Amino acid sequence: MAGVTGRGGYHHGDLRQAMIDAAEAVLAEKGVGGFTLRECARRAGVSPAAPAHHFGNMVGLLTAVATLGFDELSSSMETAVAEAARTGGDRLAAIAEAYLAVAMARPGRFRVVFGRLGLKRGDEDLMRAAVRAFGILVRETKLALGRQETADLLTRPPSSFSGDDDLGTILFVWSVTHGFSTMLIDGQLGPFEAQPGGRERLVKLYSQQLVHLLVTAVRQPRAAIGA
Amino acid sequence: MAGVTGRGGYHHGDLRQAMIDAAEAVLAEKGVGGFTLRECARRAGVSPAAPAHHFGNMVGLLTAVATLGFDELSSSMETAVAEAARTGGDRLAAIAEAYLAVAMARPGRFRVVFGRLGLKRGDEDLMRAAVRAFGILVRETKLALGRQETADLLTRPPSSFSGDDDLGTILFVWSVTHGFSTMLIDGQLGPFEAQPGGRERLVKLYSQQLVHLLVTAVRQPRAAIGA
DNA sequence: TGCGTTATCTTAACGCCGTCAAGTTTGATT
DNA sequence: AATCAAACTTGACGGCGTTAAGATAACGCA
Repeated sequence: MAGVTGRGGYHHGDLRQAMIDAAEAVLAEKGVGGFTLRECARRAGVSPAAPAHHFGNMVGLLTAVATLGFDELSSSMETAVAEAARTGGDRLAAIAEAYLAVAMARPGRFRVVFGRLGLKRGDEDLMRAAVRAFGILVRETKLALGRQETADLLTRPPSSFSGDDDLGTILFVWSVTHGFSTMLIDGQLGPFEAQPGGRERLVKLYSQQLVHLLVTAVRQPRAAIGA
Repeated sequence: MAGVTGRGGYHHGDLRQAMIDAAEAVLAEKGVGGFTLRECARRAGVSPAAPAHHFGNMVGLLTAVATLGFDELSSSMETAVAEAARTGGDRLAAIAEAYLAVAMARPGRFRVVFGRLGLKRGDEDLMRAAVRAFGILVRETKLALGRQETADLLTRPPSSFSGDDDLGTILFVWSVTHGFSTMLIDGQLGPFEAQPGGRERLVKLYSQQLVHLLVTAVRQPRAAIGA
């Protein structure tokens, strides 16, 4: 009955990873509300005080989970973009759909990443992961705006903005995807999920209409903007 | 040092309201993470078990707070729409700005309304308040789509949809406003707030660019939609 | 006016939580 | 083989939400 991972002795072997795995499992089963450090320690077959050595405190554990969340978000978006580039699909649309897919696949973790539970601010790994994810969004939005060449993207980091105009568009893209994703997994759209068609219908509505509206808005003639 | 409200005796007098006030204060000061039922009871000058009679449990109290949150959201949106109708401004833009304003004014309460903390599902008052708020969004989006006459709106409730096309647009509007609002108050845009201009710059960006993109997208020729 | 009924609130306790200090075990280094 | 640092346990602390049982006061009715 010892640890889920490791060798089962006094020393666990890889408690850090075991705790993260346990945290993911608890988040998946009971959600962020039912998350407790003691439960995670229990699943890892370890005393409640053991995790302190690896994570400092509960916030440290959640920060590690959030870092993984950002990484998966980045990976999924990159994969989706690559696929779109291959098949000739819309890169921005691919990102928007990947974002929702990640949120739906692991809602508990997603809420840790973007939720109100305080994370370790200033954590290096977390910051790096967050910057990477946001950088993808920036890069693709700028590409859609015609600010960069595709070849350039693969070698150079997104770096700076072209000013508030681009930032506004970037935040617009992020707002739509993030807004719909959070509303869906937080149950705000529950009444619509209860209707015939269920969640599938909403997801289809998202990819067929919301994303289309989004892409069209981003690509509209710039002259139309800026009252 | 007795209760904040009421007469100070053994019986509080209006504990229900006092608990709600205390809850709002705690949410404003310590956020949703630092919210505890005992702290609220302490501020109301009452024992930890007292609130049970009025709210059942903590979720009941939060549900009452969320109901007020929905009501304020509705009121703010209606006021903004009325003002826009008076001055000839864009009604949809007015709603989007009112939404953000409410979120910024009371971020703690806003997170209770739309957060992961479970509320009493099926609560009558809560449902009514939520339906009212959403109804405003539906009504105004349909108006923007040219589905209803203005005069009709003042007398008739929003009622049904014209199908998935309208629903998609409605959710699009909601996603943008909700997405930006939650990201802002949850600190996702923190790095941008730290830059010169601070939060004000972001809010300006929202009302001048995001909302413009949103309104333009909603009002674009419908023929362009529906791959 | 007096009395019983009922809603309201207190007290006391339960189990669970996150965290800390101190002690124990283990693996690694020399 | 001896030493040391890292990893984990034990035990305790205060705080949490909730409950059961008892105290108090307001209210309705005679």
